Amino acid sequence: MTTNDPSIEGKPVTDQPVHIDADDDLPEQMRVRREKRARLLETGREPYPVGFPRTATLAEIRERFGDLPTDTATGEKVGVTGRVIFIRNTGKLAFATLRAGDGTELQAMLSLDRVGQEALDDWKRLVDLGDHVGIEGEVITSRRGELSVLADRWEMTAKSLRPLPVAHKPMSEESRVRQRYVDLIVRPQARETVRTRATVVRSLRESLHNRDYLEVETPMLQLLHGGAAARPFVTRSNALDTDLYLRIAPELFLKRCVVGGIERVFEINRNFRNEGVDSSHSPEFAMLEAYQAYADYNTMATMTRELVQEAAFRLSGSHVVRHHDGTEFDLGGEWREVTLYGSLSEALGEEVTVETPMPRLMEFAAKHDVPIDPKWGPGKLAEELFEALVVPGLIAPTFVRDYPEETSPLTRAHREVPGLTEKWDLYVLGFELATAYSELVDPVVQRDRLVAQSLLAAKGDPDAMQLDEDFLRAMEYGMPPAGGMGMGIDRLLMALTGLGIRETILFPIARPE
RNA sequence: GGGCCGCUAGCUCAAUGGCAGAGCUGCGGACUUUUAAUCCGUAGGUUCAGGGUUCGAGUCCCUGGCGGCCCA
Repeated sequence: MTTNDPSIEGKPVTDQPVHIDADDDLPEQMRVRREKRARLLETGREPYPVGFPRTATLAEIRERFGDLPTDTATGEKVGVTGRVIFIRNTGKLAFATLRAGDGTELQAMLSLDRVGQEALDDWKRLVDLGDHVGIEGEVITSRRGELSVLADRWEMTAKSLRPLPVAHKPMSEESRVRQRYVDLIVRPQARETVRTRATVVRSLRESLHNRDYLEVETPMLQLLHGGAAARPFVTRSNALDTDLYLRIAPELFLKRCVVGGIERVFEINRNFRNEGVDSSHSPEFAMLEAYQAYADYNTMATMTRELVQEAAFRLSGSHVVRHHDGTEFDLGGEWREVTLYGSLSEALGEEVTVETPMPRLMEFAAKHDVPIDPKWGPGKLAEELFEALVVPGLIAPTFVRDYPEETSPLTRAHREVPGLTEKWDLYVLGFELATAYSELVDPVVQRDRLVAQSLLAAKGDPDAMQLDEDFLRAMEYGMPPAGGMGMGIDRLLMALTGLGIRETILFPIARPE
């Protein structure tokens, strides 16, 4: 709490949030619910009590009494809680469906002869859809066989002041994203996605721990902009009197860890990129990065496949996952491997290599209506052609290997083909899921590459990295040969569920209302 | 960045340029076995904002806001 902030006290009264008696302006349904809250208080009851003597969860009751025959009384007294999601009142008998946070539903029944006239009338008068209630009573089944708690007593445990959306019509996508809490209340799929994500992240951590990796947390606020090619967010430190960058990647710090002897290291955390927002891009996104000494990009490919397959197995018990639309997606077995230039040559119907000169590549670009930027070199243009012509067809998991040196300044040169690097991108469902390198560890070559990057930055390329002298100093102490891999967590969820990125992120960024 | 579509009651959606409506929700009533309960009655609106055309604009035009889809 910050209510002691002295700066508030000196302000004129007009700047204070004015407490208006707004009830007259509220929509009828919200006014009515506030009146019901007030009526509870007036009659000495708490609309928001400190708790309720719950003796069993709804799931436990379903578990224990799931096979109870129709129209049976057990004599078993329980206390249960839940949110009211359906109400069916008759004259002297009321039914309500309660739902718990895990999605389990159970019926509550209130009969005149058990609770008395006053409690039954209050129930009908004061309880709305969406309220949290507690019920004490006997576990029974109704004449229609529905497992129920027949109340001796009921209590409001949290009055809902806003009406729930209609349960039988889907909310608009915008409402779902802007009011995820409501989405979670009414849509089982929304709750399921949260659980799926937690399962996947836990699976990744356990898979890495099982391989003797250590998890670390490296700076999110960075003095220099580096580790990838992307536009950063800039913020300000008052204490240091300097600009700071929200990190675009943890790479340069995880490599410092490897220099320091943490030979298997990973981080799962957020990166921030000041770029476009669409169905597969979010300005903040969760990422796994992992580095392993004495590994290379082949090692990392095998491990990446295993991490994804183990996550799939945790979700579905096999390497075949079921997408939200019901289609099955097979992530099992070995995955296809192609090379960047090989797959591009196939798409163009003509051989191109890292040697293919710029004018020839520009002809291909013109022929296939791929727009070009005069600042690009032949490597960048080849990658753009690849993204336009090959990527959309990469549905089954595919490793695309051996990228041009020009676009991969932190990657080791290919051990056989000059001009290429030992880098792969993993594509699935037409988007990039992960990337890995045989890391560049020669500090002299690294310095040359980073100086070239910083010259680009100085010339105004907002994506280009700044020269990180401290990183180079670390590299000069000697980093062992290593493989490094990065995987988008949100995109892994997309691959496993078939959902859009705004569904896999619990609270995606939205413009102000 | 370009194009297209949308924004109307708490929610989901209707409404040839001519009285702003439906279903669910809400409110009042009936009902002791309901399952999106049913039946009777009833309330609920700054039609995203601003401007324009018109006797008359939710509807047509312009500007802006927000969202979605497609393209680059």
